[in-house]
Parts: sequence; structure tokens; C-alpha cells
Amino acid sequence: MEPDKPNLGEHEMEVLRYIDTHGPLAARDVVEAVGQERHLARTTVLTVVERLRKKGYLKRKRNREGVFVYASCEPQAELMQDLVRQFVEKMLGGAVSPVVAYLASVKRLPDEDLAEMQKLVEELKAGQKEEQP
Amino acid sequence: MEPDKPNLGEHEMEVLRYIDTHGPLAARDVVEAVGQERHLARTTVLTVVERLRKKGYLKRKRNREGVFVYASCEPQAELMQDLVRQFVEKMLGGAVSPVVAYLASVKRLPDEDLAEMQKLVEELKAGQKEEQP
DNA sequence: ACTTTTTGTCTACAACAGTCGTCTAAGTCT
DNA sequence: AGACTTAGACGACTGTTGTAGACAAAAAGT
Repeated sequence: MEPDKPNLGEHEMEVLRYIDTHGPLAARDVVEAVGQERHLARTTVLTVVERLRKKGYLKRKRNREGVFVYASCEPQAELMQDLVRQFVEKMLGGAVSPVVAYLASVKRLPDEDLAEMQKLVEELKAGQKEEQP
Repeated sequence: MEPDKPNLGEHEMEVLRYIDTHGPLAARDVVEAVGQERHLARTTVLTVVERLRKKGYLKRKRNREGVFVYASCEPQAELMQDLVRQFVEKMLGGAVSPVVAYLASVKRLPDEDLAEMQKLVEELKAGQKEEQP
């Protein structure tokens, strides 16, 4: 397991998700997208972006016009899975059953997730049998 | 969905979990159990318990000796499932796939969880078929 | 050249979580 | 009664997160 990175707040996470999905982009684009939606001042978003960078979640470099372009340091899927792991450890004390219970309570699970869960269940059943030959 | 209750921090959650699992008990017992483990001062735990009460997660009443006895307002399973839901909404923007990916990454899932997931997958598959008859 | 806009840093402040000391009221012990 | 312990309320300090204004430097418009 990787050593826990600094925590992320709810809004920090929203900004990070946005940058992670919508490729590398300049701060102004983040401000336009996230700030518009949430009625946040320009500098508010700027501050969040800067904190994410200091925390090591974002990197940046200047483009031809000399403007900073930000990109995530980690693929989104990996980041999110890690967040789930941290959440389970810290908030649930490592218990996974509430997670399963939650999934059971979700209506209309996307097809890909259903497929993955099916695969997962089968793998786990197979692994289980091997242990008691 | 129930309106989001006040947020819980990591340590608040640990205390709440302890009280929820180890029946109703007096503050001193919480201090002894949680405080000892984490090297926390008596008043630290007391403060956490009091905040949990003010936030509506704990209730209390005096016992014969006139000492407050604390108990959770909500069954633990329900509380935790709700926490997972809030986490998915706030931190993952509602995406469940990272949760599934996390489960897939967990080695040695307890048997009950495996069984529940299996049941869940079958129910979902059944529900899926009905939609495209 | 002068004004306006854009970009980025810095400072600040409120709310909240984690931490704990003080202090008082009420028992308990001797 | 006087000393000691316990239970609980209160206040206080710290770091983190959400929020944003002030300001400087650079770019662009006129």
C-alpha cells in the first residue's frame, strides 16, 4: 500500500476530478467550468488548484503562451480506488461489509460495474475453493 | 434519501463505532477503551463524545448511580451504509465504479460479503433482463 | 504611452476537527 | 470536617478546508 497522501476535501476533490477527466488545462478553464457551476470566485478555484499542487496531486508546466497548464499526477481510476481504500480504513475501521451493503442498495448499477462484479464474484469463489481442497 | 447529517471526522467515527458495537456505556468506559489505545487525554474523548451527541449521533441518559450512559441513535450497519453513500456522492461525484474496483482489489473478502455479493449480482442480472424483454 | 485585462501569489478569515487544561459540583474516604 | 476522586461543562489553541479580496507582473488593446 502506498503511504497515505494528504487528505482531500470535498471541493478539492471536485476540482481534481475535473482536471483529471478533462485533460491538462489552464487554470482559467477550471475556473470557468467549476467556478461557474458553483458560483465560486476566481481566486477560490485558484487557491484550491494551488493547494492540490502543493499536496502533490497536480503538476503544471507553462505552455507556448507562458500560461500554466495543470494535469493530474495520477490516473483518475487509481486515485479514486485509493480514496475508497483510505475511506474504508479510516471511517469504517476496515470493514468492507457496509460497502457491499451500499452497493446492494444502489438502484440501477451501470452494466460495466455489474459485469465486473460478476467476474469478481466468480474469481473469489474460485479462490475460496482452492483454500479448502 | 435522508438529509445529510453533520459530517464526522475520523476520530469521531472511531468513537461512534466503539459505542455502537459495545452497547450503551458510560463515558469513562469509552475513555478507557479508546483513550488508552490512542494515548488521548480524558477530556479529549469526552469532547468527542459530547460533539457526537450535539450532532445527533448519540443519545444519553442517567443510570442508577446518576452517571450518563451513551448509546448510538442509529444501528451501526445503517449508519455505515449511509456514510458510504455520502462518500460516493461527495468524493467520487456519484461514480460507483471505483467502489467496485476497490472491492476487486481486496484480498480475502469475508465469506458473508462474498455471499451477499453473489446474491446481489444475481438480483441485478434478473432486474436487468426484465428491462429488455 | 496609457488603460484594461489576464494571470498568479499572498494574506486573511470563518468553520470545523483534534487536542487538552481548568474548574466546579458531587461523591467518597479517613 | 477536610482531603481526595469522579463526572461533566467550558473555554482555548491548532491545523485544515472553503472562501475570497488585494496586489503585482505581464499581456493586450487603443
